[in-house]
Amino acid sequence: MATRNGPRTEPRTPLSRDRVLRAAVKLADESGIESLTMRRLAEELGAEAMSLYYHVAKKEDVLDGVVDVIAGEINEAVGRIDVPSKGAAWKTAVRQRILTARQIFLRHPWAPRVFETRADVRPAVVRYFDALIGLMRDGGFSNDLAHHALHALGSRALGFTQEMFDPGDGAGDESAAMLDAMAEQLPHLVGMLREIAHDDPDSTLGWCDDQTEFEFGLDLILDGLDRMRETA
Amino acid sequence: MATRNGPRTEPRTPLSRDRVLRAAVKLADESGIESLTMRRLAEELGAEAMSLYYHVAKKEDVLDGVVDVIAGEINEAVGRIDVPSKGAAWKTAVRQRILTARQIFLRHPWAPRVFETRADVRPAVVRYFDALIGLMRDGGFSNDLAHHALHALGSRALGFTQEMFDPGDGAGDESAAMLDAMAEQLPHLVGMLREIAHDDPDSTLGWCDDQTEFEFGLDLILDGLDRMRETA
DNA sequence: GAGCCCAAACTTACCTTGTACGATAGGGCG
DNA sequence: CGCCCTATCGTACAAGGTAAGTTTGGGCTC
Repeated sequence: MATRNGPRTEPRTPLSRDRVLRAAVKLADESGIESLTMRRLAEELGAEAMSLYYHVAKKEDVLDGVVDVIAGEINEAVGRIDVPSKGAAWKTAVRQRILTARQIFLRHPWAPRVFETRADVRPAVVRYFDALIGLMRDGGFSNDLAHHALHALGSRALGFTQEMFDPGDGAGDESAAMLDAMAEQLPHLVGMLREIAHDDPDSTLGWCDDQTEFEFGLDLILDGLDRMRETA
Repeated sequence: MATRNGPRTEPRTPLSRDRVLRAAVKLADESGIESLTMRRLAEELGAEAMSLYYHVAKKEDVLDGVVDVIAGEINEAVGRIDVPSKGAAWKTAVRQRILTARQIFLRHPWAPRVFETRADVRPAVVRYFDALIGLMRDGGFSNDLAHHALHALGSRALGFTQEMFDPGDGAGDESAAMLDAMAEQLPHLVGMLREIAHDDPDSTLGWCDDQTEFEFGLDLILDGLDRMRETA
């Protein structure tokens, strides 16, 4: 029979779990998470879909692995930070760590969704949290308060939030006219947006500075925790 | 030709967008969101998959509609609340509203994921936010602060959080032994969990009271906002 | 060196799911 | 009676995950 696959294809780099996972991240970065299919992923690697199954158990395993890769990136970036964390300095230390983690997510906008859909916490993520707890303990947190703190931060501890409210949506163009139309149904919202648009004429209606909002929420929580940490 | 579908089937209630959406919610409640497929949904309604497409555009439209139904439930429940909200009372009013909304989500545990994956905010959700803004304005919030507040609350404003950290995971059984094994890698986490387990011997290791944690985080944010509302 | 084993990749094929397209049944209305 | 509009159904296809069996090539033993 004919030589399959054409003769003399260059000796492809062998597959490996790691190569598969990195390719998955790359593919998601470039074409979005929805285009991460086993077939496309294989194609990216110059292999067949089923060949991947020698290195990963199933697609969920790929997604788990993708989380590992990104959490790895985060742990690495965050591991380079070396600032004091004793006493009052805890807050800056935690803040910086979280904002650093956030940088990674900004490079992988699809990643939050994947993190949130994992059935169980991945070891690399647990390691990240362990370090965070360490910083809070340095700041004088009781274990109990540190525990509450993690729950209170939620995904914010990792540097992202899932926004429920984004005025940017639903107001594509002709914002002013649209506002008038909604004013009756949504008096408070419209009033708010009008004022924001007025104060910040640059902004398209409903444009929100994600970074600013993220930091606002983060600081709100960190300040609240700081207030509790000694009385605890 | 033979009468399809057997003769004398009772005169089925006609389909309608509303009936489809309610059936979708019911199906997800009973069998989980992953079993919400067009075929199964049709079956539930005693119809064929393709018949649904006369009433909904595509599956995404079903999911959008499901959000509408649940947001409707919330708006209805929350609409029955009638408490003062002027001045300092804003906080209780908002708190109660959010905890009421949370009740609905507890009945539809799959719903947060669906809410988070909508491409744009649904009108019913916007109406919910409008009312929340109203309460904050009653409390003396500037529009700017109300805006920040919504971002800071995120999905918590609707009554749910996506937990990144749930010690309950990964510690199925033989918790004590497992803790020992992890102690080296995760000193702070293990220390924390040990103490929590000690203080609350009832709790299986890593058990967390979701309601308590939710309220802790909520109050942390609301208190922080309260502190800002006059100086704003 | 011959025979064998096994890791790693491939081929085929099946099942589920969303949905395009066109046929059909029934009822009101000219 | 014929028309057409509405609601429903039947068929069919493409995309995607993955089970099962097959091939290939390198290294090890005898």
